[in-house]
Parts: sequence; C-alpha cells; structure tokens
Amino acid sequence: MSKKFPEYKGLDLSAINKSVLKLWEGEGTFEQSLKAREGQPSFIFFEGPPSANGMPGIHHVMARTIKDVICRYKTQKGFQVHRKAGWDTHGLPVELGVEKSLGITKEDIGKRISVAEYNQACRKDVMKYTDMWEDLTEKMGYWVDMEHPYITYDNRYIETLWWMLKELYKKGLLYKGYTIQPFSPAAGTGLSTHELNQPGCYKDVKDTTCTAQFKVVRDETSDFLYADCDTEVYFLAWTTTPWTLPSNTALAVGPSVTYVRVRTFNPYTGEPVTVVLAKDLVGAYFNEKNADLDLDAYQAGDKKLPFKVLDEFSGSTLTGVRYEQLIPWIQPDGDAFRVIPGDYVTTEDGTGIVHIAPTFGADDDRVAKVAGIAPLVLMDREGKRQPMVDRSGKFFLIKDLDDAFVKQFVDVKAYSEFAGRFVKNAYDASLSDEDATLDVDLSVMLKKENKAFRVEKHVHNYPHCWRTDKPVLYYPLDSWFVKTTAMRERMMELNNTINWKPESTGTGRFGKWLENLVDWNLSRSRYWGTPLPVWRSEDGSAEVCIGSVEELMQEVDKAVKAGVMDKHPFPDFKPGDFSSANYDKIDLHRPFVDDIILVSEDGKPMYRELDLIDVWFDSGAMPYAQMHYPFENKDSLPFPADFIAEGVDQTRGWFFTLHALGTMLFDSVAFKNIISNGLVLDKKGNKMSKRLGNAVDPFKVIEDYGSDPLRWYMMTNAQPWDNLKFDLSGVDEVKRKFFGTLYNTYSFFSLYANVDGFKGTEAQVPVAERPEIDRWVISLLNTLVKDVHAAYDQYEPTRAGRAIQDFVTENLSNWYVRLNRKRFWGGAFNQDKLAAYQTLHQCLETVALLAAPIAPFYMEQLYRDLQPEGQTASVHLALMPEVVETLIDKGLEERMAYAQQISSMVLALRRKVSIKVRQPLQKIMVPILDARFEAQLEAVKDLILNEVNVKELEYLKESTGVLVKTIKPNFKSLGPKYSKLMKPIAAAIGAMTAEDIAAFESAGSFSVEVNGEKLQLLPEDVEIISEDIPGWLVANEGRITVALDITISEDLRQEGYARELVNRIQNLRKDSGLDVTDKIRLQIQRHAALDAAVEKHRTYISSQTLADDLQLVDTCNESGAISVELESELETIIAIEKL
RNA sequence: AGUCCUGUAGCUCAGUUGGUUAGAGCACUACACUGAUAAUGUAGGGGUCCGCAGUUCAAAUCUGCGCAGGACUACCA
Repeated sequence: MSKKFPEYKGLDLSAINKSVLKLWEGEGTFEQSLKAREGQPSFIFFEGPPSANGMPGIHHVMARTIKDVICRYKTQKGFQVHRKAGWDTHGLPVELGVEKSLGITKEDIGKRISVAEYNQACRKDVMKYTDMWEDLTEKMGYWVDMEHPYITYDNRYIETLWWMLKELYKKGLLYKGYTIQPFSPAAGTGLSTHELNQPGCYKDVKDTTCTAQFKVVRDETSDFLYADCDTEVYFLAWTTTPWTLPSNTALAVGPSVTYVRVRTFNPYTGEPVTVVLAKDLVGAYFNEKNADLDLDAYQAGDKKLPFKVLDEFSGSTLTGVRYEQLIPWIQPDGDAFRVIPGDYVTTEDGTGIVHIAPTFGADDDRVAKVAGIAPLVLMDREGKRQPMVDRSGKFFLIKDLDDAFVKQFVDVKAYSEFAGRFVKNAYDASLSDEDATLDVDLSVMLKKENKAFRVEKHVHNYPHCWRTDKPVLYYPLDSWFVKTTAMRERMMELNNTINWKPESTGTGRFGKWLENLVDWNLSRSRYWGTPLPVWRSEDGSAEVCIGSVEELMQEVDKAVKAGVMDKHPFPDFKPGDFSSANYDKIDLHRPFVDDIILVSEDGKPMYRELDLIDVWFDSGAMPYAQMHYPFENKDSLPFPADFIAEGVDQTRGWFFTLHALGTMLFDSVAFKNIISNGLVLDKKGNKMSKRLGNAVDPFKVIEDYGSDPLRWYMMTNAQPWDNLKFDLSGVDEVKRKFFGTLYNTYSFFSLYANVDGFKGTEAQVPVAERPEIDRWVISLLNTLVKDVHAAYDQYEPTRAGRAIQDFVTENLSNWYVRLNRKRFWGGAFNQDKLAAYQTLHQCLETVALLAAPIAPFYMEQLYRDLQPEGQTASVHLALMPEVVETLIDKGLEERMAYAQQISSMVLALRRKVSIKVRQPLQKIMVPILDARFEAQLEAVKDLILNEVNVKELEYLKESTGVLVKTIKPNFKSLGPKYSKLMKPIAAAIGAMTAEDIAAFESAGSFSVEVNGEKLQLLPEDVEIISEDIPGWLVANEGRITVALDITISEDLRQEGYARELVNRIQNLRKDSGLDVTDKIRLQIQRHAALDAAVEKHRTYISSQTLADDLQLVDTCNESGAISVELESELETIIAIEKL
C-alpha cells in the first residue's frame, strides 16, 4: 500500500514537541547536521557561557532562540556550524550562593572553613542547576553540544587564561597600579560595584557639610581677581566630606561655567571678604533682598549678610590660578593648589567649584592626573605610599609614619590634634552618632580660622557596605590592570567593521564606551576564581608571570632546588599530556597556587599576588580557552566568530571582553556579526523577578504550548533588540493564528490528496501550464523565499518570521486555498487538479523549510509528512529552497491584488443591501482607468466573478458616458517642482470642472494660472479617478470603483434556490456522518416555488452533492427526512440515503 | 549624572528617500459563510502618532528642548 499523507485529529504542539525530540534523539539529528556538512565551509559561532548556579528563565529562551535560529539557518544554507556549550563557573554570585547555603560569611573563610573546602563547595555548587539547564536547552530545541562543554574552572581553561595574561604581560599591557575604589574599613575589604548595587546599599544620611574658603595667592595670573578690591579673595568650594579637606590638592571649575566675584563678609568672623563662586549659585548663598544693603553698615553677627556682585568671568580664565593650602598639616610631594578644569563640574549644587582630593575620589584622581596635580600621600613605616586615612578608617598616627617623611612634610604640632581620628563615627566602636564627628570638629576649626563660609547639615545619598551596613569610603587600592587604553584606537577601528544588530548598540553604547575607555581593573580579592599568575618578591624587585602549567612546574623545580619550597606540590603532572586525567592531578585555584613559592634569579623567594582576576576575563577568553589554545588546536582555532548573540546587558561585559582580548592579542575582531537582544519583561512592562512573582516559568509554557509557538512569538512579536513585553495570550494567538492556519491548510491538503491518491512523485505540471492563480501563489512564494533569505542573511529573524506568517495566513490560506477548494473536491484527477496539488504541496514544503529555523519542531513534522514515500530526511538537514526569479511575476501579483480588492468591495456592497453570496447577481461594473488596468482585470475576471457569485463584469469606458471623474493633486510629483505654490495649485485642481478634466485628459496637459504664474500640469501631476456612477450601488477604494447590479431576475432567483438547496443537503450529509466520497439518493418534497429551480439545476445539484438519484416527491417521509428553510416563508423537506 | 533604546487604536506592533484620508493582528460589536468546521470571511466603532518649538509648500517621519518608561555606566563637590 502506498504511503498516505498523515491526517491528524487535532493540533497538539506540545505532543509534537515531545515526539520530535524523541525522533531527533533516536536519529542523532543534531550530530548528523554536523556530519553531513563535513568539508563544507564553516560558520563559526561562539556560545556565551551562562552561569549554571541559577535557574534558567524565560529570557534565556529568548537569547537562545536567536542563536538557534541563525545557526539552523546557516546549516540549511550548507554551512557546518559547530556550537560548543559552555559554563561560566567562577565569580561572586557563586561565592554568595555557597555562603548562603553553608550559613557562613567571608570572615569565616580561613577560620571555620578552609579555603580549600570553600572552593570545593563552590565547584560543586556552581553546577547545581546544570540538569535544569540541559533539560530546558533540549526542550526548547536549542541545538548546542552539551556533551563536550567548556567549563571555566577547568585547569586547561585556566591554563589558556594564564597564557593570555602572559602574552599581555610580555606586551607590557599588564601592570600594577592603584585606583580609587569603594572600600569598607569596617570589613577591611574593597567592594565591587556589583556589591554596591545590592538593594539597600544606597541610603540617605545626614552629614555635616562645609563650604570652605580657599585664599587666592596674588600673582600675575590672579591679578584680575584683586582688581578694585579692598579685601582678600577666596574661592568657595563645598564638600559633604570635610574630612577630605586636609587631602585637598586642587580645585576644579567648569571651563564654560560663568563665575562671579562677590564682595561680602564672612558670616562667622564678620571679616570683609571677596569670594568667587558660580553665577548660577549666588542665590544659594546670598539672599537677593540683601543685595542693596550698605556694606559699610554691616556689624559682625548681623543676620542679614550684605553682598555686592563685582564682575563675572568664565571658568577657563580661572584655571591656573593658585591658592593657599587650606589645612597645611602635610605637604604634597609635587605641584598642587591650583585651579584646574573639570569636565564634570556643574552648577546644580555646591558652589560650582569642586574641592579635589585625588586620594578619595575617582573623578578627582582622574582630573588631577590630567592636570599634573600631585595627590596628598603619606609614607608609612614600611615605605609604602598611603592616603591620609589608613585601612581602619582613621587619620594615620604619626608613629605609624616614616620618620624622614614626617620630618620633611608634616606639621607635627597641627596634625597631632587630629591624628588617629576616625573619619566616620561608625568605624569607631567607642563612638555613637551622638558624638561630635571629625567633620564637625574640622568645620569648627575652619570657622575660627576664617576659612569656612557656611557649615550645615545636609541629607544625601551615600553607599554602605552590604555586609557591615557601615558607610564605605572611596579609597586608593592596589590593583592589576590591563592597559586597554593603549589599544583604544585600534579597538574603535575594528569595532567599525562589526555588523551590530541593532546598529546603535555598536556605534552608540559600545562605541561611546570605547571612546571613554579606562584601563581594565582585573583584580578581585576573592577566593573562587582564576588566580593571577604573577609571583613577586617582597620588595617588588623581582617578578615573574607564568604562562603555562609546564612553566610553573619548571619554576617550582627551581624553587625546590633552591630550598625555597620543601617539595613539589604536583609531582605526577606530565607536561604535554593534555588528557583530563593528567590535568585532574593539579589544581590551579587557591589555596594551592598560593602555597607555591618561587625563587628569583638572585635567590629571593617570590609569592603569588593574591588577587584573582575578573570573571569577565574568563568569558572573554572563551574563543581560545574553549579550545585549550595554543596548547592544543594551535593551527585550527575557529576564530573570529561569524556570529554571536547575547543580551544587550553584555555590552560592557562579554561583548567588550571578547573584543578587547581579540584586539590586544590577535589584532582582530572576535566576532563579525552580533545580535544584542533586549530584555524580557512581564506583560505590563515590569522587570520579571521571583520576588514580585511575575516571572514566567519557561518549562510550563513549553509544556502547555510546545516550544514552537513560544519561539515564534518571541521572534515575531518585536524586534529582538526591543524589549519584549511577554504576554502568554500572545503565544496563544501565534498558536491559533499561525500554526492553526498552517495545520488547517495541511489538513485540507492531506484529506483530498489521499482521496485522490496524489503521491507527490508525479511529473510536475509545467508552471506555465498551470492556472493563473497557481502561478500567482508560486510567484508570491518565490518572492517570499527571496525576502526570507535576505532577512535571515541580515540577521533579522523578525522580518523573516513575519513574512512567512503573512504568506501563510493571508495568501496561502485565506486566498489560494479558499478560492481553490472546488478544484480539490469532486471531479476527475486531471491535470488541473494535479497542478493544484503540486502547487499547494510546494507551498507547504517551502514554508516548512523557510520556517524550520524558528519553529524546528512542527516544521520537522510537516516537512516529513509532505515527503513522498521512501524519503525521511530531516528538514534541518535539507537545504533552503532557491529562489527562481523567472517565476516571480509582479504584474500577476498586481492583478491578483486587484481581484482581492474588488472581491472584498463587492462583498461589502452585498452586505449593505443584505443579499447573500449564494444568491447569484447579474453584473458588476468597473470604470477603466487605462488599457493596462483593463488587461489586468480581464485576466482575473473569472476569479472575481466566482468569488462574489456574479455573472458578468462590464468595463466602463469614456464612451459609455456614465463616468463622473474627479481629480486630485499628486503632491509627490508637484511638490519638488512648485514647492511654494503647492497650496494654491491644490486649490486650483480642486476647482476643476468635469470639462476641465476631460480637456486635460485629451490634451495630455493642462495649464492653470496661480498667483499670476502660468503653469503646465502634466498627467503625472494629478490622479484622475471615477468614484461614482450615478444610479448604481457603488463602492470606492483608492483608485478603484465598483458598481453592482442588484436586480434579481427569476433565473437568478432559481439558481439561488438551487445553491441554497445544495447547502442544506451538504449540511445534512455532514450531520448524517457521511464520508466526503459517499454517493447518495436524494428526495426533495415538491414546492411550488422550487420545482422549476430543481428541474433546471438538476445536474448541478446532483454533481455537487454526489446524488446519483434525485427525485422530486409529493410527500417526503423517509426516516431522517428534515425540514429546511431556504428563505423566510419558503420551506420544504429533504431526505438522503447512502448508496 | 552620562550614554543608548522605546513612546503610533483598549493591547501587541507595522509605517520605505518627508507627500496631504496613519495601517495590521488581537479584543469588542454586528453580519455573513459552511465538506478546511474547536475553522473562515465581511463590516463597524476606536488615534492629541508622548508634549512643545523649529525647518519645510508639506512632519508620525528631520532638528532642538522637554516628559515618561527601560537598560547600561558612574556616583560626584
């Protein structure tokens, strides 16, 4: 028995999901898709590693669908597409998870739990959810090789990182320096920005703030400030952290900000002063009402402070002006106490002049460095340079400082009074909030010295340590850096060659990020991560960066020989053996690497720098580390990637580290094409979170709907880079609208194909010999193939999906199938019918191929169901269909569009006068605009008449004399020619009479006079249409007008009855459970109004209902006879019997 | 605070190089169709194209200034 096209009872996409998964698993389809492309060009893809210590969410389905779509598409285009899965296993979230589950804090590490045990716990914990991830990956249909993933904690992975770090080191791109970082004195540790962004870290606090007076040194550059001035001149600068004032070494002004000089008095001492501040902020310090007060009448202590604005100047004229050190306890070593430009200075608060303490502010440090200003640093007893505050949060004690330094730079008498004071009371266990703070005492001192202009409490937002709940300090800390700034230009150049989707992320967010690049701070003071492979002697004179395990082994041997180490920690490791068994003998994590002490050339012991490196280095290194490059795959590294995709939040994360490392190590981009997708929000547009309970469980959605509607919805609802407001009803809509329609279309096809024994192997009817409507849908199909390829090629899956969906629902189902139903049922299996099957079959198969990347499950089933006997290949191994340009016929597409439009207009007219479509009508009339239009219409005439059940189509031409024409200006044509005259021209055209229009048409041009100018209007300047036919029922849409003859003759009425009868009989057949092919005997009870109609259309009725025997009977009382109403007041009885 | 994205019907989204009547689907209402039938079609209502200003003969579209939502980066006197 020959194969039949499977028929289904209903569409259960969830069940299809499961059965197709089983099929893939049984056949090893994914492996086959790689094997089948062996020797073909590669399409290189990098998988960004997710962290497996969290549950996968619906947003992961989004990112992975994009990746999967592109990879499957490229496979179908003949490329071999390897996809290696990966796991990101290091980093803070892992540590936090472990600490939570073990119930410990960082302080316990090394005490209650050893570092080795802790790291062991991390190693185990990080893979906690891998099962879930693998499960989701499989169910959603994401094809990626999970059998051989790369894992960032693997020793071989780390070894590649070490090699890379050494390469950077050799190029001089790895260095140790300091930056200002958030630091918690209470916890004694630096904090990452990640930690500062924990909820609740930023709190409003009330601090003492101080506006200090910095006395201007009178010299050549500052002379203009002393012009016409009877007092000393001061800069005013505001700070919320007065304890940083002793570390002040500069003042910053905004170069384009306007400043003023104000003559007034110090409110605390009553001394006459002249102060400088931003013009916009005068109002914040002086009451406008006091501007007129007499300066001479002022008495110290008066509430009302008189002032007088002397003059104004720009910030740039102030730069370079010197001032006296405000609190001269300690001298800086270098240039200081100068006004410098600061790009970030605003006039929103303070005075518009910013106090700069380079040791306590990141911006401060940056602008000071640019201007060549020295920071205020101290030398401790160990010879290390320190800020004025030590790591416990207090001013350094003099006894802790280097003697020579104290002698040279410190005013011991003045400083002693404050040495040892904590900068925040929270750091000193003996103090409470009630006690006077250092800020207060300093401010009081400044008041007395005529150096404070205003002191007040101020509420502001300040970060706190999430562990100790105490305020953080911004503090200079030693760190290792990658000198990314050295390669900035090259990175920008290479970035310009990358195809970003959307483009703005590449040029905007990423491009701007590169422009403002700072060096990459690699250091992290943690336990679970890739250790920095740098060993140093204690005095810093000797240093070695290790680039491989083998090199480490050799150095260890030296160290053992020199007696620096007792024994070799990894004696069994065999260099050159890259098996996992060999690498399992070692551990490159802490604490093991910390225990290794190396020896310098001159015999000094060297200890490892305790830092771990940023986990982003791990992920950015994946192109090389996943292949254990260069130790393995030295000459076959797949690089750079043709394509990557990840969330837009990775711009400064993975995208940057990939790009930076690719540029610095290989002078190459790391990826050529990239899609950065937006977020998945809930349906109200809020961020999804477990806490709010609005997170969508991907497993449940897939179980309920299957993956295909979910994937389709995600790809087509919005562009991937726009945020997606995830709404389950949208998934449901996709299921009904797209998959439901496609399924129905296939069901229709298989039902009749099986009845007729269509196999799909018959010789093709040449397209040229197929009917107009077949050639039309084939034309559209080829246009679709072209458009979909273009969309995929441009990394725009949304456009591809929308185009496919539109074709299926609108053109294929709603028009092609609906108009062709009669060709499929009944009648002989002739060439016309064969053409219909072949056309529909080809459309369905092509859709399956085009849509397979997005909806891999259903398209797999559909494609296989459509294959002729003996062919069972997967759609995912098949090649994409080629577009056949010669089959695209735009003229045909145009006239079919006319047919659709006219049909819909006629149906609308019928509705208006309540005449059913089953009732035939005699005539429609269409005004003909030009010869081409007539020809186009003639070709689709039968389709229209059939669809709207009308007998004839009449073309109305000039000669018939019934046309009423109207004329409209064509702005697109007129605009460029006459621009300014447009309005009067439009009015003139509107005023044209029927005669004018006729004259215009016959002459081919028309002259109008507008504003005294004579103009020649040409045919393309206007649109002439006929939108009314007097005395007829008329519809008008755009250029097309249709009139309908609604008189119903006796003939027409009888034919209408016949069709009504057929309809009732068909219903009865169906209700009686008859098969589509069953023949019947039919009885109709006589009825005066009907008999003639039945006799006249006997053949028609019989053939439509498969009635081999039709009898008109006087009384019909067969069992199963029913009464039917054909129109109101017209009833009869019919009966059928299966033969 | 900076950079970027988004803002069009009740909801989700289209809207070409600016062209004068701004579209589709869903939802809603009414009607029709009926051997694709747990389907389908037709029609209808529904718009301050976020606001203001500008450029232009002409702006949803271009420019500027705002507003709202979101993301990232930073956290500053």
